Amino acid sequence: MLKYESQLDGIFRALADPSRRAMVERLTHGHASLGALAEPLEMTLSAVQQHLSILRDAGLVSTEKVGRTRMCTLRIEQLDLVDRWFDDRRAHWERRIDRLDAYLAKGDGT
Amino acid sequence: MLKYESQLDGIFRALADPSRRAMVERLTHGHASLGALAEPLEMTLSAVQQHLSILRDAGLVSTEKVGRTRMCTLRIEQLDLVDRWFDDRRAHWERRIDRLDAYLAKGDGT
DNA sequence: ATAATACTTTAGCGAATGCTTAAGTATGAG
DNA sequence: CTCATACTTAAGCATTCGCTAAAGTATTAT
Repeated sequence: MLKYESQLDGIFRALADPSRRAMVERLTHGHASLGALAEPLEMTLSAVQQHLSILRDAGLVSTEKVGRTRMCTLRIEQLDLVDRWFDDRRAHWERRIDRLDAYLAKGDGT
Repeated sequence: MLKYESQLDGIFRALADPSRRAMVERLTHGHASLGALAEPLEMTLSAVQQHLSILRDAGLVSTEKVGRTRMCTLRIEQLDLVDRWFDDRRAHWERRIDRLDAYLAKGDGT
């Protein structure tokens, strides 16, 4: 899956900005309009929309127009990709710990 | 903890680049010199060193000079900060699911 | 001492980021 | 229809990013 790696690029990049993380955090509490997401952030609506685009490109947020408001929803299954990457890293790391344990046990001939 | 947020900035940004993720992945298998980290990456040693600086600034990697080689080590405990952030998000998300369940159960008067 | 190795530092460059302002469009209220 | 609301789009701009080339320094080999 060549796409997996480039998806991670987008997800990590999206989460690297504090304003965007704040938006994600807000969305874990439920749907929100663009205006609602923008309200606590000290920047123009235009800037917030650009952040939203990055979150949408990363697949972290989906949006839908309802009347004249744009409703945003968090796509948690996309966050799971990050979990997956961390689990894979941990697998190698923990195998290393296991080997270290084995090595120490072998030398430990009390 | 004001530092926590800015630490996350650095960590997520560091992981947003595929070359840097490759370096982290390599380091989960054990220590490695700068040259060893650079070998599979198609760029100059100078570029790899700049990536290493970003990983070091993010607290993900520590280094030590041994003779004329620079040995690099992964700081897994720094990766745990990301886990923590995800767990916090999940806590809210899962509470939302719980409330949805409760709401559906209430309306389900069979 | 000389040379090779393994980095290190600095300057520079094109592209991407994170904003802003200004001028749109579409929808709902009166 | 008129006006306010809620976004949307486009242009511009300073900064940061990812990279290279070139010229260092420090350590080990011969």
